Amino acid sequence: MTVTPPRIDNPLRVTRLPQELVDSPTFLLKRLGYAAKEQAMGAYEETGLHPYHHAILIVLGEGSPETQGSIADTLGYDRGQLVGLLDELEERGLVERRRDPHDRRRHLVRLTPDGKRTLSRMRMIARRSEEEFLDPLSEKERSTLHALLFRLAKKHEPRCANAVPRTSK
Amino acid sequence: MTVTPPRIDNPLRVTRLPQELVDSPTFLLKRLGYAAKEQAMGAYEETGLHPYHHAILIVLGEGSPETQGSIADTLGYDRGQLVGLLDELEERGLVERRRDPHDRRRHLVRLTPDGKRTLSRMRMIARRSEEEFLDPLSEKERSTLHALLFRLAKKHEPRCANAVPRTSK
DNA sequence: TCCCATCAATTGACCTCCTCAATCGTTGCT
DNA sequence: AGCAACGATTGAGGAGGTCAATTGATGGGA
Repeated sequence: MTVTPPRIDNPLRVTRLPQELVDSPTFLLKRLGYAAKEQAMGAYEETGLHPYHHAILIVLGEGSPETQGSIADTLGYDRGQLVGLLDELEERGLVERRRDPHDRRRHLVRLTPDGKRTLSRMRMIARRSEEEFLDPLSEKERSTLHALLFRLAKKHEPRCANAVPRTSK
Repeated sequence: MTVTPPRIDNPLRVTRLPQELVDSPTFLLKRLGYAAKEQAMGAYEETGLHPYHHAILIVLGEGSPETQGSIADTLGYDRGQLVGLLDELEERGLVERRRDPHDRRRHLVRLTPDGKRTLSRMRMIARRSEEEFLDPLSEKERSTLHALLFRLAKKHEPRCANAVPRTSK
């Protein structure tokens, strides 16, 4: 029996986004935000972790002991969602949950030595991924982009407001 | 019986994002993309439609008759997903599906007069919403931001590649 | 002419992500 | 001691997105 090769989609039909959408900064923002997330998830694939996990490790890596509530509030995560994420991190031995002796309702969460190693590994991965994502832009352009995004973030992501604008690298 | 007022969260605990995250353009991109989507959905609320519907109407508003496949490919939507969206638009009488007489597998989708009116109404809403989102930036800065995002989109959202860079307004 | 691979549209299963209310043990105020 | 609030956990539910299977239609090859 003969198997005919699959047809190829008509290459003449050029599917391009309407100019009206491409002209909209917020449309590009939405698409690029999604693309950035996709790329990050792909980059993290080998670790079996998500960007969420990375963000949690970063918060814990800042030193001061954190409760689950403070982690969730810092990152803007739902507390219920955080439970599952911490479960996964704890299962891999990257973080440690222990009761706060001064308030037994709380769990103090800390990085384990393995967690610290994983954090620096994820930092490298994230750095490479970001480098690739921003590849089309020069250093100066990246700085400009970041400054503009930061200005928007101060309005739309108030958690950023307290942070210091990035010092030029 | 006495009802004590609910406790207020400790206002001294300032939850700010780690500098490391705020310094990352792709992190801000992800957060702002989400915020832009949230704001747009809120702005569209009165219409009962989603940004998805708006994008579809825009494509149909360009004039040339479209099949469901071409709409999906243009916008990067899943064809199965598109079915439901078109169902909703058709239910409201904003679009019309009819079989292509030359190829009865296809549905040709067109805007109805009501659809055209709704489209221009949504354009106004989107314009106001975008205006508010970009409020912290000057006209010149918005232009710069858009140009930088467009450069990134050419790499990460190939559908943008064929479009013309925005002419300065 | 008949067969069959391909196609467009549709349907439905499934997974992820996020939000929200309910629960459990703990704490501090009165 | 009693009770309301708190931190963590659980589970339900909705929204979004991906993917495979189905249905009806087309067209090329034997």
